[in-house]
Amino acid sequence: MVRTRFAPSPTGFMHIGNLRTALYTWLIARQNNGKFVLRIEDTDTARYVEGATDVIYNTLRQCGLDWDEGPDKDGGYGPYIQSERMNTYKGYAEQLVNEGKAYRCFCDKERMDKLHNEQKSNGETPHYDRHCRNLTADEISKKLEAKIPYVIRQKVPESGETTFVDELYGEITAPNKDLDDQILIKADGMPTYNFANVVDDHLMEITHIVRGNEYLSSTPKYNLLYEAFGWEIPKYIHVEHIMRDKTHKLSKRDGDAYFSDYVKKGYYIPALINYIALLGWSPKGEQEKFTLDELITEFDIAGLSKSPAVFDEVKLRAINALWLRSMSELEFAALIFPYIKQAVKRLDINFELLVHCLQPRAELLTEIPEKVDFIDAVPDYSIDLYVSKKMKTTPESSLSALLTLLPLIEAVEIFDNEHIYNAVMEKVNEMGVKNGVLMFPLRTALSGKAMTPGGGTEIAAIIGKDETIKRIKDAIVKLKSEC
RNA sequence: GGCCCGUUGGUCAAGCGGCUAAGACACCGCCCUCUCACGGCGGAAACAGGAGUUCGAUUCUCCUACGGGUCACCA
Repeated sequence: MVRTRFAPSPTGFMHIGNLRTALYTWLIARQNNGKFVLRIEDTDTARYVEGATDVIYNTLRQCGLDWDEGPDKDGGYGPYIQSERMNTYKGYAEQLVNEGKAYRCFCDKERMDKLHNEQKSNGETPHYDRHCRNLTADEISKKLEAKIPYVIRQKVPESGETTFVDELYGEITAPNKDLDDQILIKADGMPTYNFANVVDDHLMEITHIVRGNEYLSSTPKYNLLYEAFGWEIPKYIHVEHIMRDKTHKLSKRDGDAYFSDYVKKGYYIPALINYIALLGWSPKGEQEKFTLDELITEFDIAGLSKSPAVFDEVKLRAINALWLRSMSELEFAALIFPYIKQAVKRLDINFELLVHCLQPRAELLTEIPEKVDFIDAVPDYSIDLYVSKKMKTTPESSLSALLTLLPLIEAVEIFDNEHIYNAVMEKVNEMGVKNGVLMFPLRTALSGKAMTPGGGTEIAAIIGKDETIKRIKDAIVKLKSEC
């Protein structure tokens, strides 16, 4: 049975990189009919943020990453909040002490600081000198009786090397002499993060560990711990970081590191997930647009990249646009309706046509309002807008075009795009001119904008006959007085 | 600094000893077109450098350079 876990710290934000880790972890569980476990690692009380756990829940839910076990869903491996498991760790450390695989260290902070400073000034990497590793039983019991505080450290072999296998990187070997006798239990009796992790993952029977690349160097120590306990070692999959550029990680400072940043910017969540999945992973075929369900079948850790990926918002926009374009018109309508309402209060317009025109032109949801803001009222505009070299129009020619158009439009009975278009084209053919000669001034008169979602006749159909006629008349007045 | 990992066009990336070195985004040009888009066609653009191994290296080995990670009683 495959069991994977996502173990975030409740910081109040969901980093894009963490979300991607969660996604990959979730995918591995789902494609193996396994369990996806959510464990909250809240032991850093200094960093505790009110409501931070809800951010984790909400983000995962919004993204469709459902968990089988978690703080709110007991699967028999609880508790799933690390701070509630604090009494389970020390016993395991004591077990290692009894077996001679770990030891109590009574060195205080002063001695450690002094030691580290000396090592640094000697040009050495700061490390523990194993001062307490070989205390006699007598010395130990004396110190215990004197109630001298202690930590429990793991006995790391002094020579040899430790090898572990990463599913992506293959075998990685580190010399044991570079590994410190790491602390398992702190002086306050609490476990260190690394120790708690190993114990929790074992107790929860986690089979695959997906985590950031920053853990690659500490994994040998993890392995040593598993070996000391005689526990089965899980499969490791270390994934590279997501970068802002070649040398910098996505950061909080630049406001581009969190899931919520992108939702705020108007990205559609399934598209965002799609893009994140592709950052550092490449599918076998040419397909690029993936739903979560498709990812479950397509995802393969063999396609993961070993080098960091730069987050490209331009590409994200493109994927987002691809999603918006390829959904059904009905779905798209429901999605953008709130954004249309932000700018459009009128109700007597052809929403269906508006949505139809908007769909191929939408990239970000938040850009919708500015695209439709002319519908309620024509903005102030300069008559220079009527100048187009390509359409061969000027304010003067536009004035006469609108004067031609007015009676023609007034005569259109069925006021939809097709009928308006045919009416205008009939005149265009009669005049023997480019259709832009009439179409361009119409569109400008109706919108007061250089770019609109749709052509002149479409906009006329959207805003309706009365409004169209009114706007043409207004434009005629404007052109007469300003030409 | 020690140790670990990485390095294919601007970006994401395919490639797993023999290819004119894919594809996508972005960029440029053309077509379509009632503006802008969508769509279609085409273009420019890459194996970090050097030694090996091999008949043959983007692919295997080593070195160099560059980049990242890690060396806490933090998680």
